Amino acid sequence: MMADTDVQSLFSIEQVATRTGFTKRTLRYYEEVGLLPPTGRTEGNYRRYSEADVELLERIKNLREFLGFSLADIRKIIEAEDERVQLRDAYKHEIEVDAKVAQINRADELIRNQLHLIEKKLAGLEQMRAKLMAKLEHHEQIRNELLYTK
Amino acid sequence: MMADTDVQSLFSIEQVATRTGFTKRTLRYYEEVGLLPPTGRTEGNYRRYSEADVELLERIKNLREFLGFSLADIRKIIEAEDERVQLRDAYKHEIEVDAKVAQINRADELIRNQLHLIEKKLAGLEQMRAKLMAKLEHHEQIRNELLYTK
DNA sequence: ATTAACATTGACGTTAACGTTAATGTTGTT
DNA sequence: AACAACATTAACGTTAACGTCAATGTTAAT
Repeated sequence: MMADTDVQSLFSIEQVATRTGFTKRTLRYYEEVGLLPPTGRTEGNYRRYSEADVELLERIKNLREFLGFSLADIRKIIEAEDERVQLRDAYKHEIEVDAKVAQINRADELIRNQLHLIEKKLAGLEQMRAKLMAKLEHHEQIRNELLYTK
Repeated sequence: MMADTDVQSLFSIEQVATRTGFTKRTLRYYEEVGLLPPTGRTEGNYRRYSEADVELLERIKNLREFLGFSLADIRKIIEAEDERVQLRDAYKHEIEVDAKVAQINRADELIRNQLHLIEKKLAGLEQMRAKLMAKLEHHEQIRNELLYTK
């Protein structure tokens, strides 16, 4: 099973830049710092990005632009995911049930680390939102009182 | 009413640095860029920070370290709050009911702008969390299956 | 085989957000 | 009044995360 769904879906740097919204410079930079080396190169040394690369770039974009993580943070997150992939691979070839469970447990630990990071931010943001919404409600009440005096 | 609770609670830059965790350089920088000028100066031109200054600094710390906002973002947030304070002041001296309502409406607009900023981040984070939790649940299921085969 | 469009690697430039150092002034306690 | 401890401004340095050339090589279509 598991057909080769994307046998030849490799993209030029320009295509990837257009699709992801990153500049070409940024894509080269991400390779330079080891954050995201493209899957391959052409004979003439042109970068070739896979669909998986593009997906990862989209995740990076989320983490950076929307969530404000630094590249250093993102690197850690990605590395954790990489380790999970490793685990997943090892898992497939593991025969011992206990070892399998142990590997899943390790993966869970990595996931929980990320969850903590995220939930910390979530808590802060939710608190800010609650305060703002409380003000809106308070204003609503004041408006009602004002209308009542008319 | 409204007693002077903090008649003479002014702090040196060092005290503020210790309390907030910012460095002295950073405090000076925040004044330099107009983000947070200290309430006053001594005769000899030493900065004096008020309790309100310290509180604002703690908010800034939250916004930056925990939530990853840039100083530019923070400046906007603070300016919006400042305008709300202005509105609140004007509001108190306003006598026309219609004008009062209009001012509240304007304040609500500012609040909603911030809410949008926050909810955008919240949505992104919640999506990330959902994905991670889905993986955890999936693992949980796998673990159960493994135990079942024992 | 030519050529336009796209790619490569340097290498230097830029902005935000501070760090560091130096020369000098202030405060508060003795 | 003296002195240690803390403050000031000015100015140059640093790091992350790219931007912007310039010189050169590659691809793909004619």
